[in-house]
Amino acid sequence: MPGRRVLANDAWEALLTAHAVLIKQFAAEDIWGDISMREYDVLYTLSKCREPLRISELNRHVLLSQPALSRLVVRLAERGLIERQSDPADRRSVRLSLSDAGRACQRQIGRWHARSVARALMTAGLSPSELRQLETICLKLARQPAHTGTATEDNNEDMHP
Amino acid sequence: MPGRRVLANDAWEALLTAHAVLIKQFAAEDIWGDISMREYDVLYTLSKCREPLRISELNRHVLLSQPALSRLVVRLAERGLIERQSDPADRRSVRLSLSDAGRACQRQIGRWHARSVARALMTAGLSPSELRQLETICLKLARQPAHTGTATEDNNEDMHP
DNA sequence: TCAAGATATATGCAAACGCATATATCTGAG
DNA sequence: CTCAGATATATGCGTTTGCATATATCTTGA
Repeated sequence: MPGRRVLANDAWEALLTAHAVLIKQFAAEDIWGDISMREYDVLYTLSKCREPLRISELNRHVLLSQPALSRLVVRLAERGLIERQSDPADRRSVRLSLSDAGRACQRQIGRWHARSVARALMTAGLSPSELRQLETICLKLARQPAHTGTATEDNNEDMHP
Repeated sequence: MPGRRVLANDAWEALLTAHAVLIKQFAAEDIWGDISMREYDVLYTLSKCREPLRISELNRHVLLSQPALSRLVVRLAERGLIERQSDPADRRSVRLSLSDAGRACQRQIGRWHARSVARALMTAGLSPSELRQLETICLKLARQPAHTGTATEDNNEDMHP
């Protein structure tokens, strides 16, 4: 297995580039009003959950440090878009859910955004089959074990300049 | 073509999730020293270019506003990792290239990081064929026309609140 | 039952960011 | 040649972020 390593790195670089290009394109769309994409990400994640989420659970989906997310959530609550209630079963934690206003906001922006997304991926000329491949592969990538460093241990072999 | 739109959105969400999961995983690796991932991104991009890059060109690869990138570049130059020279042919612009120290730094971290990347994508159980598919699809996505709003124009069809 | 450590979230503070806009330079129509 | 507008980068300023750490609560083993 020679280029295995190279193959993986090329794929990852392509993914990074695609991500950056598309995020910029979506950010440039005139659909966000006074909601940032990060804020939308939180609203969206909450919208997909039946029961209230903890901050730490949210934090698995949002690319933000815990303190930053904690404060983002406070701001969204102050703006009336989400509700923060303490969990009687674990009084350390905070349960987050969309308010009606938050749900309405998410739905509106979500509709527009979904359209942008569909348009962008179509424009790129991806076939339905490719879209499915992309989803399948990315889902595999997302289901990572979150292994903690010293685990796999066969860190020998290297790759010079 | 019914689920076309849904297909695209599901694929995009999977890509976003994979991106977030992997970025967090890589950020957690103990290989970065006093270089942030964003800084590394700049060093890496510069390392892949024969001739000096402008800030505006760099900015196409780095997910950061122009002023933020401008200042990041100043900081890297102050730290001696990159060189900023003004372009005699266009005195508005700044030409950026790696210093020797910057190149050494990029190579060292790059080697470690490449290993993390390969390990992560392997662990996810992607076959070489899947790695190639992922790269191909993401490259298509990255090659977007950067169309400016009013371009494609068939923005009819709607979908109300 | 209780202290030691784990877990969930919050806070202080300096660094970094985005937005609006300034500055310098280039380009093209007239 | 010149001036209006475009382009490339920088700066002012209020907001947001990350890091380190504090606070509150849970869990567990002796």
